[in-house]
Order: sequence, then C-alpha cells, then structure tokens
Amino acid sequence: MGRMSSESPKRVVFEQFAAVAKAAAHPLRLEILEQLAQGERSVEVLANRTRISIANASQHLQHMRRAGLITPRRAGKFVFYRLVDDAVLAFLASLRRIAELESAEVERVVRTYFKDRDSLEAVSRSQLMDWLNAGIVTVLDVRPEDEFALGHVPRAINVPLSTLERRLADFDPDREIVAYCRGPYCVLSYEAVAMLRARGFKVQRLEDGLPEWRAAGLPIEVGLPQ
Amino acid sequence: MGRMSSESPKRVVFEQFAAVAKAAAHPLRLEILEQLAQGERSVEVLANRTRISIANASQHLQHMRRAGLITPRRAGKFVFYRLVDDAVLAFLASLRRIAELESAEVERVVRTYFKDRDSLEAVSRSQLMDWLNAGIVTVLDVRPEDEFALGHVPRAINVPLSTLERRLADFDPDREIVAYCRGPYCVLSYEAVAMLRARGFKVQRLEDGLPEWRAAGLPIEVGLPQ
DNA sequence: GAGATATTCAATCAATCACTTGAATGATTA
DNA sequence: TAATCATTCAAGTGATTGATTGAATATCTC
Repeated sequence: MGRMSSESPKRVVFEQFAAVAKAAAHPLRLEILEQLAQGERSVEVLANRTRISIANASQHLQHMRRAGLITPRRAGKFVFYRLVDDAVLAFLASLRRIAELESAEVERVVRTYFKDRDSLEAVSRSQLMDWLNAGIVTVLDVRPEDEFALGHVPRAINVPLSTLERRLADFDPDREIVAYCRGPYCVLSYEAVAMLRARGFKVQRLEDGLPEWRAAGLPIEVGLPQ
Repeated sequence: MGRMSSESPKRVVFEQFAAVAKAAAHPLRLEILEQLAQGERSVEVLANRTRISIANASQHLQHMRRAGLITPRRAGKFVFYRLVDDAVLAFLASLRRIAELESAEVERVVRTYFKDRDSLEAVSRSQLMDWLNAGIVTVLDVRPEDEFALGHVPRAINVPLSTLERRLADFDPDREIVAYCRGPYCVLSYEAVAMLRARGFKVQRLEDGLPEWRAAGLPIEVGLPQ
C-alpha cells in the first residue's frame, strides 16, 4: 500500500472495495463475524469466545465497523455489535466457496482432523424440513444456550456439546438425529456427530448452520422450551 | 498477524478464508480481478490496463494465484490468467454490495464525478432481452475491441469510447440506445452515456456489465461482426 | 458523587506488505 | 546456438499492521 491516492473515481471505488475485503482479511475477525452471523454479541462475549483480550477484540471490532461490515448498539454499559446486512452473510459464504475450490487444503484439514469421512455428509435444509413435517427426526442444536434462545430450528432440542455425554439417555437410538451448529465449519457439530456415532446413534449434520437456515427463509423458533 | 499458528482445525480453516480475503484486499488486485472477469488476460495486458510495472503486476498475480482466486495458462511465451471459478464473480459482487451499503461514500463519489444523476439509472437484463427480441433497441458495447471479440451481447455494436465521437452519425437519434461495459463501476459506460445524452440521443446504461450478463445465463455472441 | 464495570483510546514494538531494481528462467525466432 | 521477448525471482526500503499495556471515557449502582 502506501502511496495510494484518490485521483480517479474508479480508484476511489476500488479502494472502498479493498477496505471492505481488508477488514475481513484476518482469521480472528472472520471468527468474530461467524459469531455475529448468529446475532448480536457484546464485546466481552466476543473476546471470550475467540480467546483474545477485550482491548484486542475492541480493536478488531472498530476496524470492521469502519469498513461497514458491522454496526454497534449501546445498551447500558454494554455495546452490542451485529452484521450490518445479510450481504455480509453472502460475502462470507462466497469466501467459503472459494476456499473450498482450493479444497485440497481446506477439506484435507477438516478430514484428517475428524478422521470419519462420513460425518462430513450433510442433510439439506429442504430434506430436514420434509422430515420435520413428517415428524420422523430429532433435531439437535449443539450451540450454547444463549445462542439457542435467540433463534433455532423448530422443535430442535438444545444440548451443548459439554453436556451431551450426560444426556445420551434422552435420545431414541432408533430415531434419526440431525445435528447443527453455527455454520459449515463449526467444530461443535462435527464433534457431536462423531461422538453420537461412536455410541451407535444414527446421526447426520445439517448443511451449513443456522444463519443459512434463516437466510433461506425457513421458520425459526425463538426462546427456550418448556 | 504474526504469531498465528495452526493449532485447531477451526483456526486453520479461518486462516484459509483470511488468505483468500487478503488476496483481494488491495485496490490494484481488485482492478485486475475486474479485468479478468471479462476473460483471460496476459500479464503484460493487465500491467498496461492498470498502469503498473510488469514486475509489480506479476507479483500481484502470484499473490492471487497462491490464494486460489486465479489460475495461469502458458501459451508460448505468454502466460494468461483467468478467474478460477464463477464463485470469484459472486465474491466480487458481494464486496460491491457491502460497499454500497456504506453508499454515502461510494455513490457520492460516482455521482459527483459524473454529475448527471440520471445516467446512473440502469436497464435490467431482462428488459434488454425483451427489447432485443422486439428489435427496438441499439446495444452499444464501449469496451476495447479485443474484449468485444471474446464475447458480447447479441447484435451489440462495438464502439470503443475513443472512437465514439467520430461515429455519432451511425446512430439513429430516434432509436433507444443501451450502453454497457465491463461491470457496474466501469467508467467507460458512464462516460458514453453522458456524451451521447449531451448530443441528444436517448441512451441508458445496462445494469452491471457483461460478466453478470454471462453469469445470468443469457446468450453471448462471439467474434467480430461482418 | 464515589466506586465499579464495559469499552475505547494512545503509544509502543515486532512483523508484514507493496513497490522498485536488476538479474534469472522459459520459450520463441533467426 | 545466439538473440529476443515475456515473465518470474530475489533483495532492499519505507510504510502499515496487530498485539500488548496502561490510561481514559461512559454508564450503572450505591
């Protein structure tokens, strides 16, 4: 960079585009964006989830705010950030798609880590809707409870990964289970599938995650059950 | 950045995504990508079009190649680069959309430069297809001849901006003209519209540009006319 | 208003990036 | 085989970035 100035309007526009891309061009910021794809989050929550300091998280958030990716809302002493528009979801999705083309890398990493190649096969959203309507499937949401409360697939049950082992008795071994999480690369849902399969359950992953379910215009249920 | 290592697979994947975004996070590289959205280009042509040195262009191209955005093909002593997949077009489109949200900036720049606010109103692709089928419109492609030869809207006539003034007599002042170019921010088509309007022609811009027309699955004509 | 809590700001250092220059490949042509 | 042309590589320099630390601001509670 350095001596890029603002002569022609074409240049100015390309610099705007570049600023947006640059704001997303950092692994931690992408991790934060994935969090925000679920809904509003405070600075502290984001810092904890990504395991960085508050000041560092704040700095990354400022960066993305200036680029127009996210927008803040002050509520009392907390500041909540959210994605500025669904266009940001589309942006993240296209990033994923391009990275997958070079999939020798991305796919290999995911596969060698989780070993079980089958656990990568995913159920489509429309397929899950059919099964839900027919009532022949248990949907498992492995995200933390607060994310679940903000919106989830209808009739899904919320069992965070940390408590999954203790609640195995709640599941019918003869019933098909579909697990989902934040997004296509959310580690939690892979681990849930691997763990349940090891115990003999019939379980698959939902393609992508909740943000994509919402973006597809499919029904969302809000709040905690019972 | 700095001390980002490859502990968890989640991190690894986010680093892949970040590498893709970073490869696009530079105004010159985005300008090169816009060129490549038209089709293959040699290193020399790209360097000339973006007004940078060959070595510099080569370096930027290497960068994007490593990130999996573009791919080279050697033909004799030339190396031609092209976009690796249409997913890159989708990526560029989402970048544009996000930058437009912050449109106070992007739109203002384009408008204040071209003054004529009306010249921004665009004809939709489906509208143009209707007009083309009805034979009631002249389509004007203002890109350079070599880009035109690689593919253009059916029955379009190719008049690069530099020769437009000399060929004004070829146009019927009572016939609607639709001009298009590389993409939504291609300066050429704005200037063509402004110039023709100043001469009293009825002229509008096509929304976006040829890559988007192609991506929409609409017919393309190849080669030079006559 | 004082104290506590959540977030942002400011300053610093090491690491990375973009561009230039000149030399090195790779492929064609004479 | 030598000469030429297109592209890539390698090294050097100035500018920018990311993370850390500690101080500053804003809001709430008492």
